[in-house]
Amino acid sequence: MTSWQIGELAQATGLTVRALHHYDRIGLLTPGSRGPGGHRRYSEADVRRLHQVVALRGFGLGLAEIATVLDDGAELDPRALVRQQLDQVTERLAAANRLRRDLVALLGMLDNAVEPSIDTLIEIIEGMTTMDRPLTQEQFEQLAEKRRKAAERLSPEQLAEMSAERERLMARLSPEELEEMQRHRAAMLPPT
Amino acid sequence: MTSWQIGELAQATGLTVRALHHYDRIGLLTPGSRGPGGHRRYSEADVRRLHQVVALRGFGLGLAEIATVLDDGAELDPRALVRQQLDQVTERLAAANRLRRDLVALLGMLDNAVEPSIDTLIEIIEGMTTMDRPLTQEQFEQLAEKRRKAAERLSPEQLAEMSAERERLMARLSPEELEEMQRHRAAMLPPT
DNA sequence: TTGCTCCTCACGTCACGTGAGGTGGC
DNA sequence: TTGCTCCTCACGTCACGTGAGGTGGC
Repeated sequence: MTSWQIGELAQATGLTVRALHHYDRIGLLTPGSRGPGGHRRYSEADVRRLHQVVALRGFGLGLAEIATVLDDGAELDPRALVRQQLDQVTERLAAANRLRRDLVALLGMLDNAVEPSIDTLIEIIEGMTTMDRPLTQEQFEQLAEKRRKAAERLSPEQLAEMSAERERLMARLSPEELEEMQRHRAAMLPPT
Repeated sequence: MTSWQIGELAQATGLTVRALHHYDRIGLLTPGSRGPGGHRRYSEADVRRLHQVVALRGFGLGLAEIATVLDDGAELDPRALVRQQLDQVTERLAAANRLRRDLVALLGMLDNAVEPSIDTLIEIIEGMTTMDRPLTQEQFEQLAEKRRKAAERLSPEQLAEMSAERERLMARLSPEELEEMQRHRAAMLPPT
């Protein structure tokens, strides 16, 4: 009959000792017994339960849900449970994609505004969120004008540095992201 | 010189009164003055600042970051800020995609196990997380065997209902998701 | 007098992180 | 005696939600 100390178990599972304390306190995983000095002793059954807890947590369940599943789950419909999680993650995915799309567009706009300041950023963001559409013709022209004026004051070294930074950034984007960005650029250009 | 009551502002921005109380308490947005009875009076400048707060929050910034950007942002590099947010959302996106992929695979496996119980679910999840690879030959055969036996006990109505439920589910998936699911199915099938 | 909006505490959420102060066996 | 692991409080995190109990003008 082997038993585990809390530290060993933490090491083996990648959890922290504090997390195991937490699971104990909320009644999710209470070790079968205590050793001398009040040390928690985890039995093999405890370890099996912990594995289940970790597995379910990896699927996005909260600790309370995990407790329900493990303790009174007999009547639950597993497919309904999975579908629920799927719906949740799908929503999160959609939100993250929207945010990402907006951030990429924002990056493109900052590229059009040389010497972009925090104020520029705030202006653009306010514009994007309140208008919910690409820049207007005047706004674009204002940006282009600012850009020309600023570029005149830049040294060749500064221009080289900016270009290099941009390449570093682009190198980290996937083909899809590049494509998406170009579409945004195109949408921003005034009709020629 | 117009001024706003807290409730009007909440209504207009979609925030709650409590959120505005919170912004006041943490010093993010303190109304310029107070009316009779201590009522907060928001000036037009306050409203403008609030719009900026809302806009920045929509881009994933925390309240503390927003305060920094708005109050001491002059020296910040807006591109670095945006790239940072982009990195964060990219990570979240990847995690959500992994989870989603696993959930879809899980759903496929549950389809292979007729009369799937919560115990079945836990077993499969444990298998997926600890092994990090598709089902082994024996596991697949066990599932198939269970399925045959269970199917024999099902009524035609039950079978029809299951099939209908599956169609409803499939109808909500995108083409990419369907494709991904099929790849998972294929990977799960034992070599013929 | 009844409603409505407003106010200030102050605890709760979620899954722990992070000390603080102390014990017990090698 | 020094280290190491373990223990129990108990506050902090993040952006508010949710009562509780009270005030002031229409």
